[in-house]
Amino acid sequence: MHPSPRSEILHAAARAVAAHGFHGMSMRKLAQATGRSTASFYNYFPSKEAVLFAIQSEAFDVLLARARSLLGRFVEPEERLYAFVLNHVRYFASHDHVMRVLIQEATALAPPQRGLVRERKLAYFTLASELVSSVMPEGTPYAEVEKTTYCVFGVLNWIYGWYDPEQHGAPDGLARTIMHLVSGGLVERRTDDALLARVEAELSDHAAPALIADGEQEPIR
Amino acid sequence: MHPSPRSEILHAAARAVAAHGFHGMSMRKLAQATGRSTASFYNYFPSKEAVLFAIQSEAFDVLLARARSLLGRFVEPEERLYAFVLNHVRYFASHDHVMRVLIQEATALAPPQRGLVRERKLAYFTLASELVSSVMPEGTPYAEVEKTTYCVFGVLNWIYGWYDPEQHGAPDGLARTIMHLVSGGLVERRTDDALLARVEAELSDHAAPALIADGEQEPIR
Amino acid sequence: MHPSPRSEILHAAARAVAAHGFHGMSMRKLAQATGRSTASFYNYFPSKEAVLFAIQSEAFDVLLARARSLLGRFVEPEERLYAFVLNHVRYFASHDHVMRVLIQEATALAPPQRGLVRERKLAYFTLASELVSSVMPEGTPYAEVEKTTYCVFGVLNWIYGWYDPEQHGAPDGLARTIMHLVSGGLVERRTDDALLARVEAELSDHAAPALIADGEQEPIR
Amino acid sequence: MHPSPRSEILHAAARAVAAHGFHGMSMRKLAQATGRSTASFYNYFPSKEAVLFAIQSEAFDVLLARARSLLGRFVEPEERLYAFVLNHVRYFASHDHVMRVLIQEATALAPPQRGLVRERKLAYFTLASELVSSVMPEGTPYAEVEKTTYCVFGVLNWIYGWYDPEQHGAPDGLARTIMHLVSGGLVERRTDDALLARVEAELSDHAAPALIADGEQEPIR
DNA sequence: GATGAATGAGAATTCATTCAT
DNA sequence: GATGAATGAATTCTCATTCAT
Repeated sequence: MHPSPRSEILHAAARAVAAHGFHGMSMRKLAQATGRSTASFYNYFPSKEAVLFAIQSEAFDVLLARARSLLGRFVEPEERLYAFVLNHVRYFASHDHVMRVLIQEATALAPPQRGLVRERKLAYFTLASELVSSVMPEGTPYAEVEKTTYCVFGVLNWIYGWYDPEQHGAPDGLARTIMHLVSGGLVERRTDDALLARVEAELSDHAAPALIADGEQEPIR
Repeated sequence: MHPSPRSEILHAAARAVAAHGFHGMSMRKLAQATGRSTASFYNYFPSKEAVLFAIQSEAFDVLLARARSLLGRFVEPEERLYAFVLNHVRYFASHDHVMRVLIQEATALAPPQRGLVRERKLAYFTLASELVSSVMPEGTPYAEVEKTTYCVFGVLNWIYGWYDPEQHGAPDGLARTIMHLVSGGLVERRTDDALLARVEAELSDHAAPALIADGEQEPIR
Repeated sequence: MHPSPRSEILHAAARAVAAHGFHGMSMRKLAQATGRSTASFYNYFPSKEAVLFAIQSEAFDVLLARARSLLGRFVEPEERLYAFVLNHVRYFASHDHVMRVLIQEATALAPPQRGLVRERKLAYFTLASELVSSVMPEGTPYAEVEKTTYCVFGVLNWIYGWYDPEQHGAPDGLARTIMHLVSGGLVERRTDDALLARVEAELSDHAAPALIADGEQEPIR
Repeated sequence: MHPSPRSEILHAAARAVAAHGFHGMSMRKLAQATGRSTASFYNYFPSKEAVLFAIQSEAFDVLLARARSLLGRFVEPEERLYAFVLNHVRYFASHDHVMRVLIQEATALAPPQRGLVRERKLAYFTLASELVSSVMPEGTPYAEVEKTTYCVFGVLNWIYGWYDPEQHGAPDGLARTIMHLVSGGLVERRTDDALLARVEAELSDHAAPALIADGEQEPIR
């Protein structure tokens, strides 16, 4: 009952791409990692890009299918939102290298296939934005819902950048922290716009900084 | 009053790395982009890694220095937190490719230099966590503050993944959306833990999904 | 019945290294010389250093194995010494470029592999020093034997610097000149020519050895 | 009382060539080793080849001039031969990297300059062959004298391959070992030690010669 | 005399891919 | 299906040399 070679390759590829990036992963190393000859590889995937495409599209398929199936069990908005968060967190907690590939290599695919991944991503985003909308104050304009959804995805996507179960506890605990922040914020009270305006005004003189310090640098050699 | 060649190179490199990743950027293309021969390049930076290091370390230096100088103007916790957010958003709104490099290529550097970048990153994180802590309910355990700070950075770091001023309005508006989410959450009321537990229990049968769908796939060719 | 590609490469490499030194030989030129593309090369040897190592270690292996097998046929010290000289001269007379590589590029290898070559060299030297010792006056201190052995190797190793069969006669004549110098010096009695002829006759069946052992080699990668 | 920059460069170059071969020495590293900029280098030598030529031709000039001056002091053949050996050994004992360059890079120069070095080498060889001839049995054919002289040079040239004063004693001791081998061989009477001591005493005033003639040189360009 | 900067050529090596077996 | 061998193109980086200052 081995996993299929195809699946085995996909897993190894995800790990390699996560570790070194799409360009940093080579077919050779991939072949070595799976104990196959480089040439054998092309019996399963016609090109390096095809491997990446398979990872990304199939991962989104799984993610979306699971989310949909889970949401069928809940009616109340906050429950549904949490179910979505929990699904996302659990998936990525156990497959963080896939997460990396999904996020970091979003632009590595060329147009024809890139579009197909984007479609899946959009479906997933749309689902999330509906859930976000349903818990926000009635009448919130869509533009605000959209931006807020992106922010929520920021929280969810950044997990791979820091989360370590040994250090930060089980995935469900992480999901709760996230849900707490997303639902009630840090203070359970939205910061007053007047305060925000005050700060902005105070900083109005602060021009956008130089991209990079452009002063004297010690010469090389 | 030209920018120094060194600075010009750094900017072009940041753009290239952002677009294709560190491994996807080649010294050749970089040289072409700055109108120099490949060999000339090595008069300014001794290696490709040195270019990446310069971008990352100098960007963090600028970011941290600015944040510190801004915070000197405010006393109230929420004001200070917003000043931090605003500084971050403004910097990256105008230099989104630098942001990408900072985030996506965090692991591309080898140990000696990687540590130096990590130090700077830690200083920046520590500053943020103090601000987060100061607006959270008194007595929140540090572990929770830490995780929450990471979540906040998720929101801040993901900006480059979606933010487009033309579509989503000026940076200051984005900063407000973020600050609203972070301070008051979506509903200005933390979701009840009982509800969370209910959902978790309901999903307890849902094993971690296969990394990638492992079914039959149409054969290639 | 072609020679193996591996062996063909090794021969061409020895010629190139002899002509231009290790640093002066380029993989490009080597590839051209063997009618292969540069990249194809790396199917046989993983690096330039590996090529040099193969030449040096395999040449010493052949040389040492032959010397040992020859010495088994003689008992008298002077005969044994001459057999050693003759073996050395014949080998290098027919493969002078290998000799050059052995001598001129002794320091081109990096520590791990360099040590392995040094071990072989030491075994060969030790064998020679025993023979030298056995013909020197009884009681000669080892320090003197050692230095004298080095001097004998000086004579033997320098052959490639000047010897041209067309101009200086057959290898066996060269071996005699060397043996005369070594045994009796410039001004004294030399080894009896009858003895020399005896040894030569005994070795007449020993064809010039393969430049480099051309047997089975462990495959790379 | 600094050495001239020219001479300093020549010394550093000899060391570098000895260590890494002519192709392995780069003008850059040479410049670094002498604390100059690469460009400054070309104020002293018009090309890399010119550096090598200067080392080789000047070294031979010094060697030959010294040998000639020494030989003027002796009449007896064996004394004269030993004086030649002693001069050679002393020179190279103190300047082993020059010796390496002379021997290992004999073919690195292109035809026009290579011939000039060869001329000097021939003069040196001819001198030696006369000395060798004068101690060999009357009537030895020139072909045999020539081959024997090459063998003697083998002994002399190989010194750099093994001689270490710490381990093998002072240069004069080495010269004796060589002279013993050359005169009486391994098994026969050697040159009387009293004779050797006489020559050494006679040359005691002859300090180790400058590595390379450090006089006025015609300016380049 | 000195030097920072420039550069075409070439170094070793790796790449994704193909193909005969 | 598997694979050893082949390869053109690209990789990072170094080379000797030049030249304006």
